[in-house]
Amino acid sequence: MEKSTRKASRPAVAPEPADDRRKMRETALVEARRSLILDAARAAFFELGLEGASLREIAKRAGYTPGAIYSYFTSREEIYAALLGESLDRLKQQVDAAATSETALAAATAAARLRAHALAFFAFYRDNPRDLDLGFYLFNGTRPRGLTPDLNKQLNDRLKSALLPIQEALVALGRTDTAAITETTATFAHAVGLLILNQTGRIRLFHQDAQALFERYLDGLAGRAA
Amino acid sequence: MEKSTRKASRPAVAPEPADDRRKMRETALVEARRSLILDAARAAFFELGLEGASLREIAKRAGYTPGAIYSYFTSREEIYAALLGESLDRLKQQVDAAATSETALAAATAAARLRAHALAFFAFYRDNPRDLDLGFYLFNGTRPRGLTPDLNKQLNDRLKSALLPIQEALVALGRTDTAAITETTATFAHAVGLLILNQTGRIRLFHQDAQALFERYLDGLAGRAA
Amino acid sequence: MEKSTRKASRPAVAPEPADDRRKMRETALVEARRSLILDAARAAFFELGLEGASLREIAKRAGYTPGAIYSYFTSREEIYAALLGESLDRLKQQVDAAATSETALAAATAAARLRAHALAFFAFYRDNPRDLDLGFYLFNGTRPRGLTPDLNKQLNDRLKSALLPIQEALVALGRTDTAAITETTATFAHAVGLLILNQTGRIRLFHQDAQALFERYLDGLAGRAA
Amino acid sequence: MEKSTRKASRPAVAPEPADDRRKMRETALVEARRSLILDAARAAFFELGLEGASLREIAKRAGYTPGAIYSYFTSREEIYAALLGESLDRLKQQVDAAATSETALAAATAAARLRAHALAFFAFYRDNPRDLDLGFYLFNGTRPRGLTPDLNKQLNDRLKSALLPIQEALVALGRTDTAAITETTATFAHAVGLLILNQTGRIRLFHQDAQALFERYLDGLAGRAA
DNA sequence: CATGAATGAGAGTTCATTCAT
DNA sequence: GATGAATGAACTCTCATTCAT
Repeated sequence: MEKSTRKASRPAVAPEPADDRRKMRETALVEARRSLILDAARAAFFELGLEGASLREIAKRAGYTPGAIYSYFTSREEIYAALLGESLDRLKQQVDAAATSETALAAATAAARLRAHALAFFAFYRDNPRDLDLGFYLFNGTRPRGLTPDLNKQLNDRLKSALLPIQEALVALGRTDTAAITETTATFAHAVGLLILNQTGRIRLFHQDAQALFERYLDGLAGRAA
Repeated sequence: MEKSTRKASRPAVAPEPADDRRKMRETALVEARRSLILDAARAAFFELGLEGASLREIAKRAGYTPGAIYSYFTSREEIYAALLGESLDRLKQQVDAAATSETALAAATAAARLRAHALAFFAFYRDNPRDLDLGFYLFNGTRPRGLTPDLNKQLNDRLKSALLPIQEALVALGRTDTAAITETTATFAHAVGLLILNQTGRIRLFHQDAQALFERYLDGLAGRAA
Repeated sequence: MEKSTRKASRPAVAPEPADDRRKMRETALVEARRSLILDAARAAFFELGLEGASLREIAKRAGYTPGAIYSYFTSREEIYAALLGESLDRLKQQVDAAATSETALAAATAAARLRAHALAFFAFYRDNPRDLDLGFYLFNGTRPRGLTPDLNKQLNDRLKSALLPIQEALVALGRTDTAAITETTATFAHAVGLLILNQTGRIRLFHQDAQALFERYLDGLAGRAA
Repeated sequence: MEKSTRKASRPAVAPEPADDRRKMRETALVEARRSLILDAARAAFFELGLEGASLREIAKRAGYTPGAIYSYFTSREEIYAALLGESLDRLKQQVDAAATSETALAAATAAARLRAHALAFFAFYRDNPRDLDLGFYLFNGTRPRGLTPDLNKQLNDRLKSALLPIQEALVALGRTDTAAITETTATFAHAVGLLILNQTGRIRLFHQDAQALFERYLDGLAGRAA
């Protein structure tokens, strides 16, 4: 605050593009390094799980000393939260991309879009099981720990936004808004349940296939739409 | 208590199969003490969560020193596994009890039995969220640790057995064996998904109610049965 | 608790001297080791000051790993408190011993006793300046930290008890109880002030001698008594 | 602010002794900024105590980065020493002001001046307990650290100078120079002892009041003077 | 069987200080 | 002169586990 005040007290006619540029460069650098740390954290987490992804381990992989991490994140939990935020972004991107890539034409039916989005959601976590762990980590001990309400809201919003395309497709299929939300939630739950059963090997107990079961669920969804 | 019991009961009774009996008695004692430790572990875990249920805490609650625990369990993970086994037993009991208590007559329709069993399954984890934690703990971060294949099979069998009533009701409703298994698995997954969404607060994001959604799912199941 | 219960459930006719003896032996061992750790802590503190007397340093000097210390003390502050308690005990002992050793006869005048006790108090801290540091450490940041009210009371009682002989001598000299307390407090304060000025070298600024000044103060005390 | 000031004031005025003037100007600037840092340090120290007044905290409050502080002070200890110097200046000012404000006439008796000065000294530390902390910090744990002999002398001189009015009043009351010094030192010690007992709550143990005890001490001083 | 002392590794975090830019 | 990234050492404390007794 004071810093900017001091700097701002110069004649200050135009926005001083040189200063802005330096700030941007610096911000970019900081961002790049945060990103580097997150890469290390993600790698550590994917290899060793959340327990193994200690601050020391993350720092080592990022080529930093433990203390240096605290220039970029205020706590270990903040790193995890950032990792989760990033994961949800990737999820959303994949879900969004699904309908446009699979059905090149704008004329894609709502049913096809529903299916494409939902399958993309499912595939994301099927192919990146650690992201599912991550998604549920901060709630692991039953209640959120180290998640500010603000950050929590942010993350929740990203999740909702990743599910929005499914909800919209349901509306386009003629569901009321209320029904669309209900069915989106149910589909979300079904996917999560199958994914967890799949990931923990439970599904093999019943000689079933998670993907097939999810497609079957989607068939049911579409059928009822008719 | 146990100590004095054991020492007092030493004066042998019959000379012949004394060895067998002593072995049995000792086995029973060991089981009793394992049980005592598990009680302590369960209490600690329910009160403090998995992180708080350290070996020290468990030992303290059981009236033992930490080292003594290792006479009965080879590791902390084994305790957790035992807790899980016990949890699955309680689950099975509750699921089994559901249909008999709710529908006193043997003439209960298969549809009613299906519903009762499934709802009991759901209710068990809804009312005992820690048991859900437990169920997924050993798989959580990484691959199962401290779970011998043998123990794993045991646990899986208990789970399957808890779900069997649902499967049988489906067969009674006319499903083929294959279809029954498939739908049992799907129902299991749906319940798990909803339970996790419920427990992590995610379901509130969508202003939905886990119980209602599960009943809705069961309606769909029965409907298709007609 | 549970342990003793289990053990107590034996026939238990007489207090079982064998058990008691073992318990005593064990308690003595624990005490001996606590004492060993306190010795290490005191040495570390005397050599390096309170900042240097870290848990690691104390453990190292005691021949322990840091974690082992926690079998004997629940926190670093508890060690400091124990050190202080011990210091106050030594203080009291020295103050008490003063009058009996210096004036062998019971006929020692109250004035002589007053002087002897007060000088002994002064000498204790003059000769063991670290004990003075210790005495004020826990209040350093202005308010007590890590001192339970209970422990605090205990320590305060020991201090009061070390000053009691002075107070009693004043009463014997004819002061009212109220006046005796007031003058004891003032004498305590005077001693503390001189000791601190002495220890911090401030007194040399004025080319004065702490001991002489304190004796001069005591002269004034006695004079007013006449 | 300063930054822009410095830059704006660059256009040299006189060509000749420009070097000298620039040096003076810069010295003044350095002093101004040292002062700014000290303000921040004092604020941090008063709010958070010595432990909370970390270099980072001081730098943040001063609008600097940690590294920048080292342009003005060679170590954190030097900042503390500077703070102490400043504190002693305030002390002296308050002590000096006491007699002139309280006794508007030059005809104030020496006894009144003695009392006024001494009470002002006492009040300064009673009302600003952090200044007392500061005064003893550098000697607290161990021998003075980060105090050059030179700096030490400077600080001691300021302290002596703050006590001088008391000494002079004693001379005016008829004491010899030697006696005046002795009694000043004793009064100083008494005040310090009471202040510390007060600040650490020890005085409450005896249900006494520091201020009352100090006034009582001054009564004794004056009485003996008659 | 049980004790309980001890290990050894490791956790997250904070700090004064340095130094290339 | 100032930045701010980074160091490196230190901190207290907790843990599952081992093992001589």
